[in-house]
Amino acid sequence: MLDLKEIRKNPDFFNKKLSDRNSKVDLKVLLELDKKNRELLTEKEKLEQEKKTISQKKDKSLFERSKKISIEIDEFSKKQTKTKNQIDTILNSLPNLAHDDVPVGSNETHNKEIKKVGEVPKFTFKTLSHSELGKKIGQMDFDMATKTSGARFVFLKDKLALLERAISNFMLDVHTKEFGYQEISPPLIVTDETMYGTGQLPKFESDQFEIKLEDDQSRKFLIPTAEVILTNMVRDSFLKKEDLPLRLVASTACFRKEAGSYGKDTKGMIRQHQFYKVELVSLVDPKNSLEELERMTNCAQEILKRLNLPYRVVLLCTGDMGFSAEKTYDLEVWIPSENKYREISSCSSCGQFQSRRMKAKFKNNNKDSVFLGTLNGSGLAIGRTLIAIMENYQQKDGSIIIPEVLRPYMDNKDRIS
RNA sequence: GGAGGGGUGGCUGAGCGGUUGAAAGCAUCGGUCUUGAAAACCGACAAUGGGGCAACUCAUUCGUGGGUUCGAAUCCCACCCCCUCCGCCA
Repeated sequence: MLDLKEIRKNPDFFNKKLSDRNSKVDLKVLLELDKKNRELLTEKEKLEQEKKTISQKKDKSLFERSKKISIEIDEFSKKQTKTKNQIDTILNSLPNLAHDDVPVGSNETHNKEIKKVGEVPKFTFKTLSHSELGKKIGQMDFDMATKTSGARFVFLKDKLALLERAISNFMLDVHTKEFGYQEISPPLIVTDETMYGTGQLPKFESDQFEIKLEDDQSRKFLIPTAEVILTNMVRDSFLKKEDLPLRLVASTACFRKEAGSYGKDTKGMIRQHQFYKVELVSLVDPKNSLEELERMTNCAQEILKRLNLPYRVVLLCTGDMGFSAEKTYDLEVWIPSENKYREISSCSSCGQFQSRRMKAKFKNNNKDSVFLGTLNGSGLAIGRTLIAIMENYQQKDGSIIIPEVLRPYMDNKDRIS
């Protein structure tokens, strides 16, 4: 959520920054509602003051007046609540502003490649896609998943199942032991408030899996990413300055409807309803947000480097960033079967956008309470890492060499076949 | 599933119809003392929103939402959450 006070002070600036983000909103409407809201508040408060005075005087002759005031207050209050709700609806629909060093552009063609790392492999034989490889070795089964669960699911078996687990453990070990992230094993089901806190609701409800629980009036959802629950751990709370930066990592399943992507990436396990991901979250003094973003991106890159996977770093433009982000780096890994780089991690700084929604603060040195800076990034997506390893490490006979760093996690074997 | 107890400020915890925004303690900050630190003592210390764009001032907030009352943290109703005992399942 953007800061209404700041919008009030500088509407032109916000108008420009929002249009950079493809957000067509007329802030005039918002500001008029804001003005109306404050007028109603003032009226209401005047009446409340009078009522308070009467009750303190305990003068019976004024009691009738007080009753009338209560009714008037009620009327103002209803109007004011309605106006406030309209304001919130608009405010909730506005994306975060992009940081100044984010390139302005309407779509992914305006993203800026920062660097390429590693050599794209040159094969001397006809390569297979991960799904072809998986079928060939009999350890990846989409048909079985279709039978049991429907489209966009997969079964992994034997060594591929172990590989998935190995990737997860390897990543967790690096992030916890070397980069100082605290490991968390969180719930995978969250309340609607939690989904609201990180911005999945109300705007992106159609991509979320909702769960029905008996006798429970609140709505519950499967997490689309661990970002949701890790970040919301600090919702409605005050952290101490010495708690920061708070760095968290979790390896979880993620669930997405992928509504609106029908016909996109339908073959293989690039885009599934359920996938696993190692997620990094940092909660920081907002002054350090961008610095932390660089650090986090480096942590994620380190995984790719150690797996010896060719990748590139892309700075997303204003039009391609997620709703809550102020600046985002995507890491894209080389996928031979598609002959292109595909997203395997997305690291974002959200500034104070999420913490303002979540009411997550800390006291700084001047003992002012300040909204936290929040960041999240994949470190990395496990399914796509598995794909990348299969395809980049494939051999002529269809076997797959296991990257050295993973072998300790795979019974010290050096290949899958 | 049965029976009880409770949710109050950053934390612990009093208050149970009227200057209570809320005692006390802890934590934090400032000061005295000290070569420095600790201890001791003195003082400050809620959040959010409105107006003044500063001193300041007004309103709201005691799990959430309703209700009773001139007036509610305090009484009533519903819901959420936590704890203890019994039963049940591991």
